Amino acid sequence: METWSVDQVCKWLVDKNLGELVPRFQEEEVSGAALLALNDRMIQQLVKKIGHQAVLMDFIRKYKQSNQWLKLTGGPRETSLLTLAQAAPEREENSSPTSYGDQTSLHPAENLDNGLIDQRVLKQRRHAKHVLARYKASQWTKSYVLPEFPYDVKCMLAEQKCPDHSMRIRIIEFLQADMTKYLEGSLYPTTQQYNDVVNALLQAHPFLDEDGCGFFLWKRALKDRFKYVRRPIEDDEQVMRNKCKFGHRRGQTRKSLADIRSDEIKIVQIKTSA
DNA sequence: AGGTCCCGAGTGGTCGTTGA
DNA sequence: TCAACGACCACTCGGGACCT
Repeated sequence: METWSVDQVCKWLVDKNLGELVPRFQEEEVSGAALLALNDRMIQQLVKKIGHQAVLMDFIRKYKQSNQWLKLTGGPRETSLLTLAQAAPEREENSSPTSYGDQTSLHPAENLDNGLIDQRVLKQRRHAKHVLARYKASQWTKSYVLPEFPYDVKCMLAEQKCPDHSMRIRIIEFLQADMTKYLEGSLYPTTQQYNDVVNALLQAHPFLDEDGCGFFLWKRALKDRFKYVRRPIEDDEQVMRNKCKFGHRRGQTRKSLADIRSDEIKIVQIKTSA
């Protein structure tokens, strides 16, 4: 990637479903080396949509991680292990009883007659997944620091002035964007992650905890911000699953919702049987 | 073991605030 | 004035604790 031309970077963007960014990257002449040298601030300037920022940052981070991993371990064996581990969570997420049916087509290696090999592959995959999970967790807990706030926010924080409405929004916006980088494309931080971020903010700037309930207010604001980001999203499986699960209209009871869903199921059954 | 209650996490809806 | 966004409310769902 370091040696890529601007055109190669643009082709890569298209491959990653980020084709929308191509004109901007061409305009700014972002080569492979430049891409790897982008910092968070530059990406925020270059890419308008937070969703695209998050995806791009994630790709770059993953590339750097795998390169670092390669250097640390000195060989492709561990890299393939990493790839294996990265594939494993996806499989597990999709491992509903129905999805087991097409496993063979996706993972022919598991269908080997040799049970020993099968067991070794599974064991290796479990181990790799465990290593990656620990690595990801340590990434969050060890490396999380508050983002570099813009100048006016930094001034306000330095002066320990109580933030007004717009300043609060800017702080929350930066925290949300910063958290997104650690979420592997997900828009659902864990409670622990919300807590870590708000704790970091209040520890660095205790005056933000005005009347002792600042922690809950900032946490709720952060959650609402993520909710606001998720609201328009319609092409994310996780978001759509939760909308399906919790989504409702005021006045609708559980029963009426259940009726609607059973009607939908009936319609699907009629369609499939036809 | 099964029922009930509570709590936290998620949603949509509505209203208020802000800034262009 | 109006769109964007935050704050808050009411609601559902799932899981754990507790009780019978």
